[in-house]
Amino acid sequence: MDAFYASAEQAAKPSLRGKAVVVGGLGPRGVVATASYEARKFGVHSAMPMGQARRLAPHAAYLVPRFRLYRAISEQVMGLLGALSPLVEPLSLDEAFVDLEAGEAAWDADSAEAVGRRLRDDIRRVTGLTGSVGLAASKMLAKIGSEEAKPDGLVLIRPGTERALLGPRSVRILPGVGPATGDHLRRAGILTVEEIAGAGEDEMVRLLGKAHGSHLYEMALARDERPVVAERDSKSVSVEDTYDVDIHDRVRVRMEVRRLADRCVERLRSAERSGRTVVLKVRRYDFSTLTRSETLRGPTDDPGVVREAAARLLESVDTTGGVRLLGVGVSGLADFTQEDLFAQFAAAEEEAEAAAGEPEGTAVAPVEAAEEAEAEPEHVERRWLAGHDVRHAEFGPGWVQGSGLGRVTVRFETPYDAVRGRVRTFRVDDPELVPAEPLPLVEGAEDQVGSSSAPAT
DNA sequence: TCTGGGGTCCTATAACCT
DNA sequence: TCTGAGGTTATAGGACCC
Repeated sequence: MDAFYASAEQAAKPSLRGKAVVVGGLGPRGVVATASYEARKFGVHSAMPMGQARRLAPHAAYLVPRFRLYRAISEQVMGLLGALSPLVEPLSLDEAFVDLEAGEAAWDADSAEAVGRRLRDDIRRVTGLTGSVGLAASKMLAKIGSEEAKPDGLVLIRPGTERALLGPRSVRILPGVGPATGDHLRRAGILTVEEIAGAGEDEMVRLLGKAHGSHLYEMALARDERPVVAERDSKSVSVEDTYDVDIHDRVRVRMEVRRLADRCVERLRSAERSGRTVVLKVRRYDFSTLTRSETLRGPTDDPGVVREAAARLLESVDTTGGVRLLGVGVSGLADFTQEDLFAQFAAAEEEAEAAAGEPEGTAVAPVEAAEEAEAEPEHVERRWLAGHDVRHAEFGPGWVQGSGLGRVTVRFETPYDAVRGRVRTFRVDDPELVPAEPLPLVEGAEDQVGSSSAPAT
């Protein structure tokens, strides 16, 4: 999908169509997730700090991501892909490999091209958004093709033309070559793909190590036999938060780690997995990042066990100077939640301890603490996040354009409006105004997706 | 207003086992 | 019992991707 998050927002909000839109974190430490093509003209791009983006494009619309909406669109698109082949390998919400041969949807370049064109039409019809298609004999080349095709295009790389196409290009177009590897190669005088091929495998291995070196050499020769793999199980689950200001207070750090552990376990459980290795991540004030991990005797999905492991790991980390990010993850995932004797032991111990009276220092019992963490500070203003959908009793559906100083500004429009809607401002605690679910981008789109599992015509 | 959040894979080293 | 080779695991860090 092209500039996926930004395009989805433009489709949902007629007043933003044709305008610079930037989706990302809006806090003081936010970064750009996606910039619309209009915003890219100002030099805004993914991973750029928001502050910099605002300086480059002060008049752009700045929105927080709405993953529920993007997930819904993603499911529609993946549904279309699934109709082409059983072998669909999603890379992210907005990208996937499809093995067209395995689905007998195509057998040569020309039939593949026809499928690609039809797919692009279907995506536009069902989601209202544009997607780009790269067609080639391998995953690497299909990926490169789709990058070339953006926005709103289709690129077919015919068998036999691969080397000629790759040769003169920068090493950076090869997947797996980022800034670090790119620099490394540049210092060795290697700038283009054909220079990698010319250097030879031994030299690449010497420069980059065994796995990376020979892999890259193969890629440079346009050799890539990796199969399209459907449904890969995830191997880890993690949550992390970057704080608007560094945390110095050790007690607060401990509290945050515990909350993160709980959130991590929630995610673990909803995925019906358990894990054996608990990982703590700390990014310090100076952006130096360190991780500490501990492997348990068996997999667990017990919040108490993960919390305690994370707390133990924290004790081995020096946080003087402050931390900007904390994270808790679990890896070594097992498919099922086995009877966890270790967890039961810990729980029993915790209970015994509570019965024996408070150990000094650790103030609150777990349950109370959890509630305290969840509870809203009593007089909190409802948070109206820029870009989120709302509904007003009188004016109907709209979205938050901005809020501050006790006011919230709403633009009343829906994806189906041809013209931009009106703007009105309310008090943040206006009872008439409530948060709402995103509307589908295309009216009745859900039905269309459900019924088009055999791609029409 | 410097630098998110969720992942994957690879490497190096140490410890431990056979 | 000593020594060495080689494998497996645990741990930490880093590059990369969207």
